[in-house]
Amino acid sequence: MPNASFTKRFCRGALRWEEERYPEGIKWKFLEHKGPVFAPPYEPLPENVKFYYDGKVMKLSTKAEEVATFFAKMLDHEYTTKEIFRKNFFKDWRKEMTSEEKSTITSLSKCDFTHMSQYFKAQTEARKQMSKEEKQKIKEENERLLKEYGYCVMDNHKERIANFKIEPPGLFRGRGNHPKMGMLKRRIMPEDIIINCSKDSKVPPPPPGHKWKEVRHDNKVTWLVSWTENIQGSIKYIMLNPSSRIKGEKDWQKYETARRLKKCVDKIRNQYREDWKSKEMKVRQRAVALYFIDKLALRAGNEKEEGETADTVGCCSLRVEHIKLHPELDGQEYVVEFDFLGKDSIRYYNKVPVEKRVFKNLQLFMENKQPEDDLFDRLNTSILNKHLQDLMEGLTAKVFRTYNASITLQQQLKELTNPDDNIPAKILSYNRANRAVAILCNHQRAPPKTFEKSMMNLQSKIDAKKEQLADARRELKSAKADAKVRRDEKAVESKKKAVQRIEEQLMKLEVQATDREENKQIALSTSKLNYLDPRISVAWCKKWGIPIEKIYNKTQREKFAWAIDMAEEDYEF
DNA sequence: GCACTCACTTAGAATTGATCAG
DNA sequence: CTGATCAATTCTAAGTGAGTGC
Repeated sequence: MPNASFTKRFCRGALRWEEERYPEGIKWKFLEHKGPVFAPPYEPLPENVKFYYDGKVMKLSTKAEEVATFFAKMLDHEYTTKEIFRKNFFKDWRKEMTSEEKSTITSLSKCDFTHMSQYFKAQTEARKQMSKEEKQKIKEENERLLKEYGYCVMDNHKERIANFKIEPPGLFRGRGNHPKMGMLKRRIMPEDIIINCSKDSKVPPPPPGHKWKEVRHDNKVTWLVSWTENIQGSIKYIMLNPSSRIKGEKDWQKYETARRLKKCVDKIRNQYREDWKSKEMKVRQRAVALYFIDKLALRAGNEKEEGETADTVGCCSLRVEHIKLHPELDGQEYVVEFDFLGKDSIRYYNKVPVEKRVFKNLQLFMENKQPEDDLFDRLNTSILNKHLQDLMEGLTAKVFRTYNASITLQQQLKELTNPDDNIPAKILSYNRANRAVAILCNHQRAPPKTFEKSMMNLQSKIDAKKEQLADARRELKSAKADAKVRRDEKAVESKKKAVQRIEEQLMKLEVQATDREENKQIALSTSKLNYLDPRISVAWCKKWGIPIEKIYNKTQREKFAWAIDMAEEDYEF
């Protein structure tokens, strides 16, 4: 545990501690690291692995071959059948070809990557079949790499780095309907890399024969390494692990801001309800948008450059086509039906009864507009956040998500925890509370491919256990009967215990089945990691005598070390 | 106001590793 | 011991929001 002392100081010092040590935006005083680990160089295919064009064997130049292997490795994926993907890939691939290749290879549909694909599958298989010793050797090599490059020194602490390996080249896979899917993500070279470290540290040397793009000493940022990526032109960073002081402190601050919102949220809610009546259109739009952000935990919804990314929206960027108004629906009045793609192209679908004023305002906002027009045409995230800043220092749209997620967990835990339950049942309650939050935040996942099968397996286990229980009960009965005749109480006791044990096992399985079924399309981890004040969970564990390991795995315990140290059983969010 | 850059958090999928039943 | 299964970890895309300069 490289960080034990941080946690202690961090807890006692609270915010003051940070301010004392780091005036205005200074993030560290000393930073030393070994630089990034680059992707392994391309290894050309063995001679016997062939690429075919138009039915004929064709030997590709190394550069063209490398890009071809990226496609071959994805051949089984649905991606490679999509027109945009193929078009983007082919265009970028041709840029890597020699002029002869370019003149020969003119159509992707005439390219046959199946042999290459088979080769890679065989490679994967071979890796699985490797002997223990070979696997051990790879493991040791990885550990060596981690030991050498996976840590840095920030101020007086050795800290784990999150992503010290540079992203290898490959084909870009956006989420959803991304216009750039299939484009070539180029190989990052030392000449692309900016190193950030302190002046008095040992600057990491670039690989032999290479130079860094730049070495800078900027202690107002937290990153160690950066480079510009070629698909969107955005900057990528190497930063510290969530267990680090700098990340933990920020995380803690985030929840403290959300707790400050708790204190003034009633006032803010009254305010926006008043604003629904404002004479100013901008104010009304702002107030309705804020209502959605608060009630439905929608994201802010920054503008995006059209055609550069998938068409997704958040609250401020909702368009008329994303909502339907139902004056009455299924016996409820003033229902708004939301249907849009949010972050990561995850669909948000919800039918929500709203207050009459909200409904009337929405009708007004939609008047004389086309489906593709902005719903809140007088509003954007910057206007909204400026307003929020006036309501509370440090308040932004995303704080509502954090606040509502955490307060929901706390309420749900109070409501769902049954003091008489055993530990597995209590954990089911915890997961249900967590699930309520995940549903609120719309954290979905694709149902696991093997979901049905795994449910069936579990069910047959339950059936077997039930039979076992019936048997055990029969045995107990006959033991009781025997005992009457022969006064053998010992046998009865042991049978009783057996029945109890099996009952417990059965109940555990049934709880597991319920949990899994309810979790089919819901991802708990995102809310657990990013939205739920960990002190709520720590306090709950302490209160009910649940070992923290049942709630947080090792990585999560490292990330939340500050909270585990800090929170007592009576902690209130 | 607006376009653009930068730094940082949040996100689901893919891959890897640990565990368990047969 | 071995393969199936599930949990953990890794990966990197996709958001938020502040700041800058016109």
